[in-house]
Amino acid sequence: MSATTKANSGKKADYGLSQRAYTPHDHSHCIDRALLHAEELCQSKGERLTTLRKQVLELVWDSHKPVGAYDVLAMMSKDKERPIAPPTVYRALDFLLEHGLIHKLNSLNAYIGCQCPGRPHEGIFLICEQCRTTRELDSTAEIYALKNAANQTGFLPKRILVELTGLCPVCQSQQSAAKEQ
Amino acid sequence: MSATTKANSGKKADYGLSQRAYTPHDHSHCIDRALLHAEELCQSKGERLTTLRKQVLELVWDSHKPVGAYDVLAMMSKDKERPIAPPTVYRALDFLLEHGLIHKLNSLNAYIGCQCPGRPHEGIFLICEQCRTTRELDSTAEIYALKNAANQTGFLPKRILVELTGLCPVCQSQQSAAKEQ
DNA sequence: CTTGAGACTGTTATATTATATCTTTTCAAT
DNA sequence: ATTGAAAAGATATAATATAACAGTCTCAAG
Repeated sequence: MSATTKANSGKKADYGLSQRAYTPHDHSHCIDRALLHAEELCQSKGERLTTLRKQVLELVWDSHKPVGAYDVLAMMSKDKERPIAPPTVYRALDFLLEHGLIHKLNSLNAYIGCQCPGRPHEGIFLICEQCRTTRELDSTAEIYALKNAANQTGFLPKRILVELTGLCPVCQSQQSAAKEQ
Repeated sequence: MSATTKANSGKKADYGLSQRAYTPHDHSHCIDRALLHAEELCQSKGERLTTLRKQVLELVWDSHKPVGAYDVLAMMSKDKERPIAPPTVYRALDFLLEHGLIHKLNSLNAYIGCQCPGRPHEGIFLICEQCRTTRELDSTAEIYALKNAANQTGFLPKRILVELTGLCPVCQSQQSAAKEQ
């Protein structure tokens, strides 16, 4: 079941698990890990990871790109005679958001699986404007600095949202390759 | 026309013009300043600040709280026999966004006047979850740090969105006053 | 067991935010 | 005046999200 996991080996610095978002890998591992973590988390909190919630989590984890609520809806309705209704999906998404299993990307109105589950954290998202692949950056220091700067002005920060849009490494090299033609 | 402008005088540090968002002030000054700046900017760029665009800018600047597109729509339609249609408002908002005269708060789907116009900058927004008053924080250093951290991972950042939600100074003191009862 | 309260899901309707497309008007430059 | 491009009007509809109520499942207390 393990195939392309050594792509990262030998790297000097590991900027977080989610660097693999950019490299080919056996994505079923990511899904499995996410589901397993969700199971454990719900177990420990006494919450119910129902079939529906698990299915939605799995669909959000379908790739390393954010998916819209209605994408999930469509995927779930595909092989049903009667389609699923929006509230069903939104409720599951809300549950997963509440427990930190997924994040919402506000600039896209889309959802993505949490890539650093377990540790409580606030997401910093690097969204590729071309392929939409999105990874989380785990940089507590910068978040702290921002909150601190806000605090200096008398503002009491509670939640913070950081989304960077730009080009992922893969799309950068594609673009420079295209230019050289 | 100047009344409460000295509220800030004698302060050690000035955390940006927009600190006044929290203190009572003659808000018509803010609007006037915004309109004046818009005129100048459009003049210099050869763009047209039409009546419609000016009106929308004025309505967005109605307060230091973000307003929704449909709020603007409603305000504009109030004294018209025929109501304004959404595209009219969205086009004006898009124009103002493009030229950095307003910002969009993605976590609220709402718009707010740019409080540091002129200098090119990327907004960091401090949104009060209680009264919704929102100010911009001008902290280039933190933005730089974030972009730099992203760059370290091979990501090429272009745009950045930072929104902090919490309590503004005014609402903080109200809350602590309420507790002491 | 069974039963009842609470949690979860289904269903219908609707709210909210945003855009596509085509037509008409405005306006500045010729 | 003419005209071509930009702006605004008008109509329709897409995309995202929630309200409200009804039915179903679960699980623990009796």
